[in-house]
This record gives sequence, structure tokens and C-alpha cells, in this order.
Amino acid sequence: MKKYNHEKIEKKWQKEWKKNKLYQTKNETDKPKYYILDMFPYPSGAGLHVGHPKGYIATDILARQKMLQGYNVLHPMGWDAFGLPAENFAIKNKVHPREMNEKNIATFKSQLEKIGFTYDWDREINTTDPEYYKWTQWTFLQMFKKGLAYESYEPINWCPKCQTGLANEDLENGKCERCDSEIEQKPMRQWVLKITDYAERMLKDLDKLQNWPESIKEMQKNWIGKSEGAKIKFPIKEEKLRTEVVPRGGVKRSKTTEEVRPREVISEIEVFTTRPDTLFGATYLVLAPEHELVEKILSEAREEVVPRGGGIGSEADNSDGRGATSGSVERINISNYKEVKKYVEQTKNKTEMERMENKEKTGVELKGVKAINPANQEEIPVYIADYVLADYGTGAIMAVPAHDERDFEFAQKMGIKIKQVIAPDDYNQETNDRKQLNVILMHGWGGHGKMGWFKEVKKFLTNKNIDVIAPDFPNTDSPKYQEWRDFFKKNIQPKINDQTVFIGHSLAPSFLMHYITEENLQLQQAIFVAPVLHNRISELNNFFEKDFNWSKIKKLIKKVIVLGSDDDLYITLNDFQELSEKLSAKFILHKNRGHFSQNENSNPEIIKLLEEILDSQNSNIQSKFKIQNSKLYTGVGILINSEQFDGMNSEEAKKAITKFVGGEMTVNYKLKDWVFSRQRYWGEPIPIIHCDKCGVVPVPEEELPVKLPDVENYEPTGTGESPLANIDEWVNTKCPKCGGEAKRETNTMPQWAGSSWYYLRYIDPKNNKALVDKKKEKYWSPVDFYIGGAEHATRHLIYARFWHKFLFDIGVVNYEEPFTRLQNVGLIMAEDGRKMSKRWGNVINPDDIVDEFGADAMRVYEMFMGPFAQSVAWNTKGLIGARRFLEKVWRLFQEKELVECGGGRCGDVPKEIPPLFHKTIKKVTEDIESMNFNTAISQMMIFVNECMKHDILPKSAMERFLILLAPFAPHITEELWAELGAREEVVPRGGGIGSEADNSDGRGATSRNAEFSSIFLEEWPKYNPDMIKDEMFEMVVQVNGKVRDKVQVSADISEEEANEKALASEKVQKYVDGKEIKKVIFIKGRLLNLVI
RNA sequence: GCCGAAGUGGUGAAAUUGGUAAACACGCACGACUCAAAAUCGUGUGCCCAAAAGCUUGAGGGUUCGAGUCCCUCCUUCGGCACCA
Repeated sequence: MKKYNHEKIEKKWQKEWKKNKLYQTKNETDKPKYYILDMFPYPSGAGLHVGHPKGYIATDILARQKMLQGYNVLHPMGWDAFGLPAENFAIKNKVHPREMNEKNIATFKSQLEKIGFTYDWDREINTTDPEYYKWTQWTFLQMFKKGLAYESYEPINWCPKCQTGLANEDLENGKCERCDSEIEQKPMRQWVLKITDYAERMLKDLDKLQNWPESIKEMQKNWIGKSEGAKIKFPIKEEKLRTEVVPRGGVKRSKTTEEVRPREVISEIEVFTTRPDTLFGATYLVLAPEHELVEKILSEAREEVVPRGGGIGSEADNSDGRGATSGSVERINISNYKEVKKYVEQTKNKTEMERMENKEKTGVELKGVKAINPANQEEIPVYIADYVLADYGTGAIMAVPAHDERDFEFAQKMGIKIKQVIAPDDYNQETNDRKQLNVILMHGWGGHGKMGWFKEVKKFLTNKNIDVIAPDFPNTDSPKYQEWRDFFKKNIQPKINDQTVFIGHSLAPSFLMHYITEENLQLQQAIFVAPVLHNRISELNNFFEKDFNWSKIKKLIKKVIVLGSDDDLYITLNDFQELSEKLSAKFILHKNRGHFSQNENSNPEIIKLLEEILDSQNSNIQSKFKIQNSKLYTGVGILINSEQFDGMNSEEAKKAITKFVGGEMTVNYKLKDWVFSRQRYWGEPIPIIHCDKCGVVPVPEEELPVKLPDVENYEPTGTGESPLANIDEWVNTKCPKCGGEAKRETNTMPQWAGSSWYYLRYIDPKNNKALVDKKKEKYWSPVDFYIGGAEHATRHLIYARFWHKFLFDIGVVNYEEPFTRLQNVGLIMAEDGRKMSKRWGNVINPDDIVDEFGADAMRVYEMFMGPFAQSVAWNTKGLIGARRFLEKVWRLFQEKELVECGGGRCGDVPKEIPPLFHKTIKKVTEDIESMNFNTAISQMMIFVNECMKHDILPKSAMERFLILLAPFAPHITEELWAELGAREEVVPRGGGIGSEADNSDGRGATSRNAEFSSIFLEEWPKYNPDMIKDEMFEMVVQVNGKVRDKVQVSADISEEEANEKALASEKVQKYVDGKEIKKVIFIKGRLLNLVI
């Protein structure tokens, strides 16, 4: 008997497959296509760890299954090789990044090849290959021509360590994602792509992506962040500022003055708001510290420091131009200008981290400037605060403190007026229908001495005619409680009013919560009464921490009243204090122990106490209205305090008020334009030439690619320019337009550029005429299945969708969306539960696993670990299970006798095997389709375990079982297949037990090299539905829903028969005995439930 | 804080979508083979218990003949976003 030698087998077949070009993908074919894509890796120096191949194994399984099902499969691999690590390594070690890349790629490739993937390496691509990035540059030029690429001087995120600008997408918690340094804001000339032009389409088309995980779509939605609202202009009321608009004193303005006057006077502030309906409640404006008006005011005000040119002469228009602003005119009088300046500078210096840490609102008023609320002409103050972002909306907001959390917080801090203009929609319901419920919860109900206290409560409530709800009376028959039960029964009111009191045992909250939801009540405040006579303080503590985990009620308990006496043996005043701090509740220590006497006479002190309690509840109801009238409400509703718009609902009012003040309804996106340049060496040069005469000139297409020159130094220049800027012979060039001296753009593209379209290049990797041949693109696109990490949910997948849509618009591709189906792969964590990383020293190299256990075992294990999309910790012990399974399969084919049914030995075949096999075909086929690889494997294990029990097995089933297993464990199955001998002649396809249904359509099997036989040229088995129907089944017999017995019955048993069988069971009789059967529930093929 | 996903044995996890909870695997225990060990095979393995009965899917409640699955109120963990007006 041969031993399973994974090493030998795997090497052998990897060689054979390569030699026979088994995985080479042909373009011209009449087969249906299937394009399966992995997110291509960045070839880092660390090599692959066992987590990387998880996704690749899955795509490989799919690819192999699709091959077997007769598809023409494209399953390529390539390298996303531009990027910072290679460059940083180059700086350190003075090696060209390309060299390091090549080395890393070789490592990656050998690691991948050991695992036995179906990649067609003839289609390998590399983003750093000039023949590849030629087309990245080409696409950039097309965008430039369409006006989608522009230069901008906006401040960018600057990483001082990497000496480069970063997109927002490259930040992690305000730090550089690569090196973890604090990010500064630095203005710099950048190339920016107008991705925002595509925001709406990218959002809308998410709906088309039926086979994308909802979570990813949701994340993209949030990332795009569409919000609809209005732009509204607030006039500025500032005498001196306004006079700028109208020339003073009617002085005739010479042409010169007008020309040289560099200032554009800002006479109004435009804000963006999603809630124009709250305009009447806007009691101040806020500008972002970076707002242009702020900048302007600061520079204006600076002039004030310079002694004024003063007097009448100042109006002279003999100015030399610059003079117009040179302190001759008294302009803006910001009385707290120093303060403002200081604040603006402070915020500028704040790092992102600091801004994040300090959530408290800060800001400063712009004294001397007022704005006019265009709705009611009210004069309102203007503030500068960093809670307003410069690059969202207009960088300025109208603040409505009554209806916005942030504005509310700020207004409270600054003491600004808060004006309510929206009443909640259910305002009326709140006051009329939806009742407030007052709650008194009593702890220690039913204790001996406490009855006196409860009697007082009863008396008090009766006298005051207060309705009571107390449904949770202790469930005991003790006569002691009879009086209470009667009382509550009598007083329970179906309708509740503001006076109603819920009085219950302190353990009642479960009921209470239910009651509140059922009756649509609102719980305002609860009072907790805890007589402590016999309750040790620890008991009370316990109660709050363990039993009483109803956090909502807990939060509402504002007052805890503990009735106790100072002569109590069990607790001290210190205990009270401690407990009160813990619960942040107020205690009333009641001194008179007499409350708890059995005494029937009223105790005036108790009455007083109760009145206090109820009064405080009533005052709460009062304050409830106050809360609604003057405090925060952020929902929509009915307008109040809004003059002619009063009574209108928010939705209507949004439009009406916007129209009324001459505003404009607009849409805003969080998505920002894509900062597309990096001041680094190792990226695609941006194909642009700067000419003094002609300005920005694109490199002519025929000159592409603009190749990356070799440099001696990879260090950033420190000025923020790319190292390319130092290579004069590269930078200096001729202007393609005028032929004059010109300079090349020295910025390079970000890593995202090459990865935004690589999937298209696999289709036609060698084409030097076009990015991709149109016909081939039409055949292969879109990608049918894309598998990769969820970490790319927003960046890569947004960029690629954008890029693709652009290519669609210019006619390069045929479909609007690049990826039809997307699936996330869950991470594999290290055995210690952390991420695998050199830093932790917990990395497991797949090479070691392949050497020791075999590629097949690793493949099976990684797919068996758990649900594919979930992250799991690696466990080498678990791997042993996969290995044992393969060994069992091996032994099966070595030890068992395989018989052909045609040989007249059908009878020798165990009858369990054929139906189980067909079930296995079904399960494996379906589970691969739905990415449930773990259960597919488990089913195959069940099948193998069953086979192990028998000595004689049906040959055709066993052969086809190998095909099922082949995508998971290609090497061992290929070997066993070969051992069984050439197939076609021996077993007529579709033959064998119960396989009448598999009529071969002959696809695929014969299309290759005739001498080369491979299991992967066979056909995926089909199951026969008749074979999986059970004739008998185990019927579950339940009594009142509980399983009492199981009986073997035939599959098509009738209800009557089933009933008979069930009642025949002794076990069932035991439960049914003598009792009336009220109802019988019969579920065909499953169970029978007797209800008694 | 907001959005999303998820909580099931000692562990990784299954559960036909409302119908036998814990398949499959790891681990563990016992047994067989062996001088012995490893490997392999067999048996057992949710909790409580001698057994019968009972209990059990983060907590509590609800709907239902029947709930891991649906509804309500919470808790916890992990991802994403985070002053987005």
C-alpha cells in the first residue's frame, strides 16, 4: 500500500499542469465566460503569511469548479507594486525599488505556486511596468482633457515624516497610515481628480449591485455622504465693511482705483443647511476658522495696527494701487481682534489628534460684525469656531441651538439665545394620547415590618383618588397579601392619566417595560423606595448591580429614598453615602422607625413624604413641557415661532422658507475630490508639462509612457517636492505646444491609481494599442466574482468604480460597474488572537505548512476553519483534522474494493452509499456557490466516514467524489484520479448507480491536448433528485412542543397513521395518559405535536 | 455619539430559514494494537444526576402548538464613521 506523500504528489502535478498549460485561458471560445478576481497583493518584503492565501484559495476553488462545469474561466494574478514601503526601503539601503520589487515578487510567486493555484501566469501584470502604467497615465490624460483633473493649492494633509501629502483616505485617526506620524496641514500645489462629479452616479448605482454585501454598500453610502439642503445667504451688517461696496462720499472713482482695489468685499455669508425649516430659530452664525471671510478680516484688521494714514487725505485716489488697502481707510473694527487672531492661529496649530481629544466646543465671537437673519431681519452675532469644518458645505453654518445638538452645546456655553421653532410632530399625541407614567418601585416588598408603610401608601392613594397600576404583585397565595391584591384589582385602570402611579415590587421592571411598550407610554421618572430596616446595605448594592439590570429605568431613577433609622443595626450613615455616590442618587434618611409599625393609624410623616414624592412627580410633568419648549429637539415637526410659516410641517417648510429668503436647494456630499499627487519617487509620473508660455500642457499620447527615470537619491527633497525634481535632465523638456523650454510635472500618482483598473488589463495584458481590446473586454467584463478584504470597502472600491465609470463614459468599457459580485474574506489571526505581524513575531509562513502538511491540507483547513467572511484565529492543531481527512480519502482508494455496477456487483454496494453520495453532490455544489466552504467540507467528511465503514464501494461514485473534492484538494485528487486510470473508456459518463440524470453534454472534457488527462478536464457531477428522497424518516413526536419520542415511519405517512403511531409509543402515552388531546399539529416529513 | 455585523459546549463551529439545538472538526477521557511511545482504530464527551426527570443558544419579556431563528427592551464584543450643519 502506497503512503500519502504530499510533497511528491504536489510537486509532480504542479509541474504537469504547467507543462500542459492546463490553466492557460483562451479568449476565443464559444463557452460561457467566468471572470474570478482576487485583490492583487502588494509584494511586501515580509512575504505571504497563511492569512493571505485564504481568499486566493476560495477563488481557486470557484475557478476549478467553474472549469469543471464547462466555463471558460479567467483567474489571473498580478502585483500592485508601486508604493511607499519599497521607496522607504530604497532610501535606507540605496537599492532601486524595482530591484526589491523583483525580489519580493519572486518570493510571492514561489509561495503562491506551492499552494497550487490555477493562475494563468501568461496574464501576470505589474503596475510598475511602463507598458502597464502607460495606460494609467493615458487615463489620467483623458480625465485631464475632460476637465476632471485639475491643480489646486488647497491645504493638504502633510505627513512630516513621509514628506508627502496624503488623501483623507490615507489617514488613520488623524495619523499617517504608513508611519503613524501626526499630520499637519500644508498648502501645496496638487493634482486633484473630480471624483465628486461621479458622486451621484456612484451612489445610485449601488442599488444595481445586488450581489454585494449590504455592509459594504452601506459604508460606501456613508462615505459619499449625500445630504440635501439649502444654501442661504445672510447679509452682513457692518458699517465699515459695507461702505466698501458703495464708494464713500460719492467720490468719483477713477478707473485705476477700481482696478487696483484687490478686495472683493464680502457683504454676505452663505451657509449650507439641511434644515432650512429651522431658519427662524437661527440665532447666530458660525464660520470655520479657515473661512475666507475670517482670513480677510484678519488681514484687514492687521492694517489697523499700522498708524492710520488718517483723515480726509485718506480718500485720495492718488494711490499707487497697493495703496488702496494700505491702512488709509478705517475698515473693520473688530474690537476683540487679538482674541480672534489668537483663536484662529491656535486652531491652525492644533493637530487632528488634539481636535479629536478635546471634544468641547470652543469659539470666539467676531465682535463688530453682525449678520441679518433673512427670515425675520433679526440681527444675530457671528462666531468663529472649529466645530465648523471649512471644507464641508460652505464652511459656514447658521446655528439653530434649539434643534441641533452641537449648536445647542455651543450656545449654552456662550450664553447665546435659544429659540424653539419646531414642535415635535407627535406634540399633540404627547400631551393627549401618550401618557406619562409615574413609577414608584419598592424594594423589600412583603417583609414583615413593612406592611405598615404600604398600608399608608394605599390609604394615601385612595384618599387622593389616584389611579394605580400594580400588576406585579408578589405571586404568592399567602393571605397576608390578600388585602393588597383586592386593592389593586379594584383600582387598576385601563386608561392612564398624568396622575396614574405605577406601584410595584422592585423586581417588577420586566413587567413594567413590557407594559410601557404595549400601552405606548412614556416613562418620565421613577422613584425607588427602599426601606432598609431589614435590608443590609450590601443587599441593596447587590440588587442594583445584579438583579436590577434595567438600565433604562436605572437611569430614570433620580431619587432613591431609603427609609431607615439611624439606630439601625445594619447600616451606618457612611454606607448611605457610599451607596448614594455609587448610584448617583439622592437618599432621604428617614429617622422615625415607627413607619414600619403595624399601626393602622395614619402617620403624618409618611403622608408628608408621599406628597413630596408625588409633588416631585408632578413638577416633573411640568418640567417636561419646559423641556420640549426650550430645549433640544432635533427631529422634524410642526413649525412654531416662524411667523407666516407657523403650523407648516418641516418638509414643506424646507422648500417654502428657502424660497422665501431667496435661497437655493442643493445637494452636498461628504465625498471630497481625490488628491491625486504624491511628492514621491516610486509612483507613476503624472504626464503633464509646465510651460511658462502655454501653461499646463498634457504630454502627447504618443509619447506615453512617461517613464520613471533612475535617480541617485530617493529622499524627498524636504521642500515637499518629489525626488524627481532634482533630476534636471528629466525635468527640463520642450513644450509640446510651442517647443519652448518647459518642465515636467514632478509629482507622481498615488498607489490607488494602478489598482483602479488592473482587472481590465488582465483581459488583454499585452495590448500596446489600447488599454484593453473592446471585443475582449465585452466578452470578459464585468468581473463575475471579486474577493478581497473588507478594508478596501471605501477606498479601493470607490476609486475603481469611479475610474471604471469614467472609462465607460469615454467608451473604453461596455459596462458601468466593474464588479458584479463582491465577497469579503475574513482575516486569519495569529494563534494568540492578534493580527499576524512581524512586530508580534506570530507570523506563520505558508511554505512551512505546505512542507509539513501539504498544500492540500492547508487549503482544506483554511476553508474549513469557519464561515469564509469571518475572521478566525489560526490553529495548527485544527489543521491536523484536515490532514487526517485527506489521509482517510487516500486510504479509501488504497484499501477498499471498488466495484463497477455494470459488472453485476451492484448488490455488493452498501445501500447507504448512493443516496448519501447524491446528497453530498448537492450540498457541495450549492455550498461552493454560496461560499459556505466549511459545510461543503463537512459533508464530504461525513461521506468519507461512512465509506470507511464498508469494504466494497461503488467505483463510479468514488470517482465522482474525487471530482467534488478536487477544487479543494487538487493534488491528491489528481493523483488518485490518475491511479484509477483513464476515464472516458472505462466508465461511461453519467453511468453508475442512480445517476440517470447526469446526461453529459460533453462540454469541456475533450477540448485539450489529447494525451494529457486531468481530473480538471472532467465534468462536475450532478445529483439525481430521486436519490436524495428518503423512504423512511424519523418522525419526532412532541407533547406540548417538547420532544418525547422518535419513531421510524415511511416518508409519505398520512396524518392519521402518524397519529396512531405516535400514540402507540409508551413514552408518549406516559405524558398524554388520560388527558384530552386538544389539537394535533402534523408537519409532513418532520414531526407530530400533540397539544394537551 | 451614529451606522453596520455578531453573541450557541472546553475550542473552531453547524442547524434545511419557525419544526429533534450542538452536525463536522479540534481537544479531552477511557479502551484496542504495542515491551513502550508515536501513529492509527473504537467508545464517550452541553449542564445537573447513580438513574429517571429536569435545565440549556448574552439577559429579561412577548408572539406561537412549537423560537437559536420573528417582535419588544436591554447588555456585551467586533468592524466602519466620527463635530458632515
